[in-house]
Amino acid sequence: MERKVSIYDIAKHLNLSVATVSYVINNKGKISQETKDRVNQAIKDLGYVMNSTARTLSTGKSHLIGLLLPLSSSNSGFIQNPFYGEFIAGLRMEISNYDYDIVISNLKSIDKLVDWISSRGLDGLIMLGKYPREIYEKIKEIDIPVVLTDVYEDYSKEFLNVRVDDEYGVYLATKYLLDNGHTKIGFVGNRLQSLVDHQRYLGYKKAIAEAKIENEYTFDCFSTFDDGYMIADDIINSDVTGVVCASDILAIGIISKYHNKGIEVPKNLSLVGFDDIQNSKYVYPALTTIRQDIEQKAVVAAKLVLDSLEKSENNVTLQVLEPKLVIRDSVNKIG
Amino acid sequence: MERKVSIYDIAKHLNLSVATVSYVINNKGKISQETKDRVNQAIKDLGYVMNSTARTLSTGKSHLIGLLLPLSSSNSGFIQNPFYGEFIAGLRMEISNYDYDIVISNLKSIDKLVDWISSRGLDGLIMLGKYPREIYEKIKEIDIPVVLTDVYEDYSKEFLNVRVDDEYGVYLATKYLLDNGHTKIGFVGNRLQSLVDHQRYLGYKKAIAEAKIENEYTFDCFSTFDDGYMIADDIINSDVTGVVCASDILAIGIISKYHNKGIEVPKNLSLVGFDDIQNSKYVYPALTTIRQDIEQKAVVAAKLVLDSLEKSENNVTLQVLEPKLVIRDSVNKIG
DNA sequence: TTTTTTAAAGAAAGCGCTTTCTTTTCAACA
DNA sequence: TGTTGAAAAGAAAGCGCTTTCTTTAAAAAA
Repeated sequence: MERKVSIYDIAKHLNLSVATVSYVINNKGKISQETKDRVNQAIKDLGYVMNSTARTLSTGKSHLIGLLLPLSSSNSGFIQNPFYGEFIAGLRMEISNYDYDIVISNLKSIDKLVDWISSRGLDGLIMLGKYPREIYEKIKEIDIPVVLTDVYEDYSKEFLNVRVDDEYGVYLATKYLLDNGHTKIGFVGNRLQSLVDHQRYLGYKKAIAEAKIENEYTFDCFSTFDDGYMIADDIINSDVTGVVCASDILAIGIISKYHNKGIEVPKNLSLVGFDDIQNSKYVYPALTTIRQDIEQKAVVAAKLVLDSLEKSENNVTLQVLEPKLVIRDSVNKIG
Repeated sequence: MERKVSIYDIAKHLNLSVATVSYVINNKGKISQETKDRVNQAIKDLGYVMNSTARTLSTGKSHLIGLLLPLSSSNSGFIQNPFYGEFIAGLRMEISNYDYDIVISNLKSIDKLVDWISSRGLDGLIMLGKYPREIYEKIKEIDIPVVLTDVYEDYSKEFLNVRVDDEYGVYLATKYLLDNGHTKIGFVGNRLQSLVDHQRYLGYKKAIAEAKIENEYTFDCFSTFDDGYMIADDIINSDVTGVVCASDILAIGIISKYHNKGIEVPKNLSLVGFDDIQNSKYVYPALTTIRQDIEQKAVVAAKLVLDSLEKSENNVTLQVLEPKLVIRDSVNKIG
């Protein structure tokens, strides 16, 4: 591969100055149409392609958006979560409308985040997952747009935000159970330790309160298949006829235990999940759930950073996405 | 945010030249220990962080590895495939041992791939998915290491390669069915149009040939849930007692149809899948399958590029990963 | 024709780093 | 005391681009 051709080469080739060439490339300055045409022709002829590193060095804009993924020590949370693939798909889709690329960090430790951003000269950052509070304090100092996803913590106000309306989603779910005649409804999730789950719990409370139901049934556990599988025993021993779960994976874990105990679903327990992960469709019985559009979440996240980069208005700082009820086969009509 | 501090600043601060500072940062040249210490101290004191853009411009090495994902027009293939999330996880894991970052392209059209690589100055490329032949011709011209995943096409020899041993995997699967007393075994997959599936089909053939079984049952279809759901009718109408599927998702589709028709699995049909996607564990009955370790695939892919970048030996060019049989509940013992 | 104005193009510095080539320093030796 | 030579540090060019400030050319006004 021969040496790359630079604007210098095309300038020389046309007996122009690099300044002029740069101007036509960036469509700035006053350049005669004739010169523009000549330059563009030469660009094609010589096969010139812009060196974005040089441009970055000169302008201070890298056109790179950092994507921070939870640092999974080995194959922990990350792999489990089909979320990420979808999110990245959405990001790409939206970002391809702009002239930016996505960089995924190789950070071993979150402490180096700020240095990484600074070193690569990132123009913006999208954060997935939760991190220690100090991290947010430090990021705040850097002067680039940062979007947080699904965080309810107080410091979130200092950043751009996207999230789904968790409360409303579970409200819908609970309502659906109520509409199907259920009155003894449980909430399964980590309402005490996760602000997201807490928010979902609030939706549950609201719905049963509106229905004038007093008895609350809560099953506290993490949102994993295994925790669902375990907590299922408690559910079996209770007298609920339906549960709304803080996540699909949890619901699927519960269903699995029922299968293994030979207890029929939804005949003996109606469930509605949250997320609408792919598995929900394939599980038996197919899971009725609250759909949150991950791809859309990513699109909105991208829009937030990019808009704040391109336009300097920066008006919207929080976007709440509306979830939808997806009815499948895991809820039984009662009475 | 004040202006960034550069090596110039720390040089001035210590009354040294930038050359000296650069030397100690890169641990090159002959620098007295005392000077090294002073520089390192100043780096901390002034909060210097290296500008990798400048370094890239100067050295021609971006320390960026491009990741090319299939360009899903809207939410087609990409979203469907839980593969990508896992792959990216593996990539990150491995790459964090080196000093590289991953860039995901924003390409709207694959035609611009080469320009993109050149523009960003990527040091290496990892390709997921299949592309028109011309693309490979063009990429070949660029002088960076490129790794292909799961491709059997002839041009693959010109690049680095990772793939799982597809033939052996299905061989194992078929063997397992045989060991469980099955003699009428079918192969479900796209053996005619996909080289990968064809390879898997070969494994099936080999196993039944070894068992001196003559009757071959093939069900040709794409590897999707829906195609599995459809083809299930053909399977029901045949007299096979077991099938090996070219993918889990296909198997899950088949199971779904059986559920809906009220035909019991594995009582009436034994299945083994391929991939061991997450769903396999959660589906009912849990799917016996051939596990291919996507994360490992990514790790190997990363290693191939990075080794070829760091060491200049470049000895290994093809890595074949060994799949494993994961026994769960979808196979019935016969006779 | 001379002067003013405007359009078009160019010179050159600067972005932050690496690296080759020199220069300076200083201890060891003659 | 004068040389030599290795060790340590520095000068400066170069990577490919942007952008401010000038200069030149050409058209409009006087």
